[in-house]
Amino acid sequence: MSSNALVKGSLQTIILKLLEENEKMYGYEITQKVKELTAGEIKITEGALYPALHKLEAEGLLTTEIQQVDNRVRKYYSLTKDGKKEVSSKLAELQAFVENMQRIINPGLKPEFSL
Amino acid sequence: MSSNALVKGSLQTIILKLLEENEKMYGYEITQKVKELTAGEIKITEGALYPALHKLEAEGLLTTEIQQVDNRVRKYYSLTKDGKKEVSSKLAELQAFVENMQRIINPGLKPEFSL
DNA sequence: ATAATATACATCAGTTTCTTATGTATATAA
DNA sequence: TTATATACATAAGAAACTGATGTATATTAT
Repeated sequence: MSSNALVKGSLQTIILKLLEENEKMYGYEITQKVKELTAGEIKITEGALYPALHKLEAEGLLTTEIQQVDNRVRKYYSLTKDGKKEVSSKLAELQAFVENMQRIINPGLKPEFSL
Repeated sequence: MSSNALVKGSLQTIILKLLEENEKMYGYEITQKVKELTAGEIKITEGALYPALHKLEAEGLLTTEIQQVDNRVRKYYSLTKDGKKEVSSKLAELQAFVENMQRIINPGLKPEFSL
């Protein structure tokens, strides 16, 4: 996934945040949305995405709904109540991570956050 | 390491950046510096740190120098020429990561970067 | 005195998460 | 009719971590 080591811990955060904004998305749609939003810089591979979606579902953060579209099966994912809580938690973790990296990289800088 | 999934891809960046600022550090010192800079939020475990240092040395990014201090052995690490180049590269990756996450999380926001 | 904590290195089994490849199937564009 | 796009899924192997364990000295607390 983009060969950037940082990106490798962010897949769950990305999935949950996109589902917060979109109500309902299917796997392939998520890969395309991320590619679009990041101008192709982050590419989510299927081998990473589908296991991640299955895991979030197994943890009760996502629910699924199969739809038939033009003789093709789509599996739509949505946030559960627990999933919605988890979004805030993941975003807080992301913000904390960025702040901590700023402290390490810019020592002696008053924090003025960006995320 | 801090139970935050994002932190898990950032250890090399942290090590290299600290060595850019400090010329010469030993393992235990790195764990303490990170704890201090992040107010205890990021804790680097020995099981993560030492293998990471050995790998960076094997890749030619760090050199070592043993010193005896009060009957105790310290292994000091410094950046090689390649290591210095790698610092910029890792920081650029971090910045790109943060920008891309902002695009995903704040869609429709003009970027005004922070790192 | 002595037990606990701090300093300082290191390894290793097990877990998680990723990459890359493979597989199935339909639809569309070249 | 071949390649690309859409759409799902799995699986072997790699990489980076956790948490435990091990060794050894120094200092602080009881």
